[in-house]
Amino acid sequence: MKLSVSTWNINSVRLRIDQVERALGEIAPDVLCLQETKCPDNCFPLKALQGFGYPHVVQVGQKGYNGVAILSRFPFAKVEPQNWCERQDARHIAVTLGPEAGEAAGFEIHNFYVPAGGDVPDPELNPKFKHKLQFLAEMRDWAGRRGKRPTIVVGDLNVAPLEHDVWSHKQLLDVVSHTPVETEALETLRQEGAFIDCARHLTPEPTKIYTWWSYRSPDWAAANKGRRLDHVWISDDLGSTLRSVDIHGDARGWMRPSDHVPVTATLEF
DNA sequence: ATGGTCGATCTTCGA
Repeated sequence: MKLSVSTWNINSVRLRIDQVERALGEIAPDVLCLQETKCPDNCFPLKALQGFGYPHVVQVGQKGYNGVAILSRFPFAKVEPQNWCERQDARHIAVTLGPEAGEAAGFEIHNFYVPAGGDVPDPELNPKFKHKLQFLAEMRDWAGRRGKRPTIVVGDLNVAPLEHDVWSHKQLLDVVSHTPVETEALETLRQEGAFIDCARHLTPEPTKIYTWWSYRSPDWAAANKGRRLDHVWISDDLGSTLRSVDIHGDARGWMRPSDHVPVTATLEF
């Protein structure tokens, strides 16, 4: 059987509900993980999402900021949102797939929205950057302690870890998302958690891969100054099952797009 | 060193 999992920072699920429908129709993943739903719980468009063919939907939200959701064709055996950095920030939700998922039953799927970290890459001067580093440190703890269940980690991790995950390694070394303290933290936690970076497993460097293009670039497609901020990782026990990774770059060209595009990994076992 | 553009919200903050 195959299992496909997509991740997408939607930057307001209410504003872009039609684009969620379109993406689900075109990609047809088994599971879609959304970040930045920007939606308080009592406004979450649950019925609309279920109507797109994904009856199993869980989310944590808050007013105006953050928010993560998981949509699935399969039921969940367990749902575990988790708080990080002693805040109730709606930056993580995890599910365990139920027996209806067949050979994927018992798989854990973790959906993260890592803090962006503000503009100044100095934790002493910028509390947002300090928060980001603390969040990554807590993820490292979590990765090192996690159980041995087959696990998929996805999300907007807000770090472009490798040289060719950004349009200019040199010019972005001092830019939040690509500073050495962040890239080393993300790579360390990934390795300690024994996770495979799916996109890079199939498309090694020096091929450039981007999943995000700033709104501030007037001609984003021609300039192509992107960064790879959105990731799909699988635990190493799933390594032999990875079949493909798709970066749905065309979604950046849709009307009133998110600044991030969907990323989909397909496993087969 | 700064601006550029978005989205949610309540005139500014976070990205």
